Amino acid sequence: MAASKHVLQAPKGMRDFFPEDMAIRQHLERAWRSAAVRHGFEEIGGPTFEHLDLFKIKSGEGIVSELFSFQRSGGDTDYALRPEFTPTLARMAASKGRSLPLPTKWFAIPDLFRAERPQRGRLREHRQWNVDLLGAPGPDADAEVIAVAIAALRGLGLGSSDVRVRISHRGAAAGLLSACGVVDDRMADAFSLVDRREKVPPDVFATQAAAIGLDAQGVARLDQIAACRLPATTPPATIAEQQRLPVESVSDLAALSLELDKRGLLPFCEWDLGIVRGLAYYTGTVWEIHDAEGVFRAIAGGGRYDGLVELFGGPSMPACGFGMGDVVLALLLEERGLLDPAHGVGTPRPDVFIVSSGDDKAEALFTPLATSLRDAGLHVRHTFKAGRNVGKQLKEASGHHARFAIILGEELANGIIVVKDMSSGEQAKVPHGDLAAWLQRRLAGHAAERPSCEP
RNA sequence: GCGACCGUAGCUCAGGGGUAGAGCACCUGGUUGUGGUCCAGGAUGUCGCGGGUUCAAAUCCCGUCGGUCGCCCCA
Repeated sequence: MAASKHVLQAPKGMRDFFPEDMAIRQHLERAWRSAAVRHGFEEIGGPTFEHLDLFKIKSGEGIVSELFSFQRSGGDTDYALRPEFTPTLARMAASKGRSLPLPTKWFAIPDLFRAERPQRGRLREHRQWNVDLLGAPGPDADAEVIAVAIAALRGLGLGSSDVRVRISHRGAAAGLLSACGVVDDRMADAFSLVDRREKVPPDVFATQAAAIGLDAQGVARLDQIAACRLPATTPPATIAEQQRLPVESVSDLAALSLELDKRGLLPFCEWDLGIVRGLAYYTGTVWEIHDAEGVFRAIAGGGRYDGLVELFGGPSMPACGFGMGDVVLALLLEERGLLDPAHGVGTPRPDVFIVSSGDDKAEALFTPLATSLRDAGLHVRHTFKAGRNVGKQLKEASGHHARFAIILGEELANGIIVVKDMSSGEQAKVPHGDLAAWLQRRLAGHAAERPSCEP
């Protein structure tokens, strides 16, 4: 069968990763993994696809149309590529039952799939960093997962002027909606409406608000309060007082505020009761991380979901965590100029590029030398072209950004190898037997600027 | 699922019924033992794919596959 052209393109919304793309992805994953491990989280993994029904437990039948689901040829079991990691995590936690030590701190970096129309910041396959803290009910746990997220972003060069954690709380939001006139049994609809507030034209918003018991005055008040974002340095009690909300509705936020302050995170945070993120699922704190200007989609989203593990058949336990995707994050880093070699992003630079003058002695030594230097732990490259023009080989070395070129030429007769520092142009004559040690000594000086993933 | 715009050389794009173009990148030479700069020369296309209109289609029309950006949704 001849290959038709469209089959030779990546499927819609899927990405190819060339070396420079992998360098970016590894840069993100390095920062994620480092932040998680420093905060005491352990990495887990799970299957790329699960039983289709697993994904219905948390999200209902409506999720199915947004999944890539399938049956094995000839089989009748429904599977689906995972659209999120949380069900797998909850299944894993539930399967340990009461033997799971609490608290348990887990993270994962899965690729996730969803059958949606791709658009800016949303693709059909992406990597998402998931961090979950199981078994800890207090605000210190909420603060800790926020701290992990911020630590990773800081590791990528983003500061408090670049990103903002917008924090809300189910209790505070419910108090707010009650004060605006929403009755308790329409609360879920009200959350849904608030979540769409910025995307719905004002007149449509007013019409829908009326349907859940909000009069014009209530809508106006809701709109004003929900649009109001305050620095996290504002005490939640003050907000409750100003907005005439019950003080107990913000008690969790007040406790969280203290924990954030201990960690120096208040400059990164703000209170934003307009964040609801499907509050039917979250049970307490809810937050999203956005770029400070709010021009991109959310970089991360998380919160507290104490009913999760029980929902998946495990013991009841408190839980909080978040997910952070690679797509929006990379867009922001690119826009901020944080994806260049100065920030540790790039394909690995060769330590040495071996250049042969082409004479017999050089050709005989060429491959054994490359092998011994590689065995010594060096990143070694050389030309594969037939021509042994020294100038062309140096050009190739330069194109690969090699740190040193070693030139095998007539000096070999005296056991001498010429080593050229490609950035300074300086050349040294090094005895053949000393070469590996000499290079390692000189390369140690470059260690600080070498990506940390390299040995 | 709905809508808008886009698809031409490896890359970024110009050309909008009449011979397929530019810049960058690439290759060769100047320079068979010294790179990034420079100079000269060279190669490169089913104009995404399929169909239609026309004497003639990269160009106009329909469909399709991709891409981008909005909606829906965002677990």
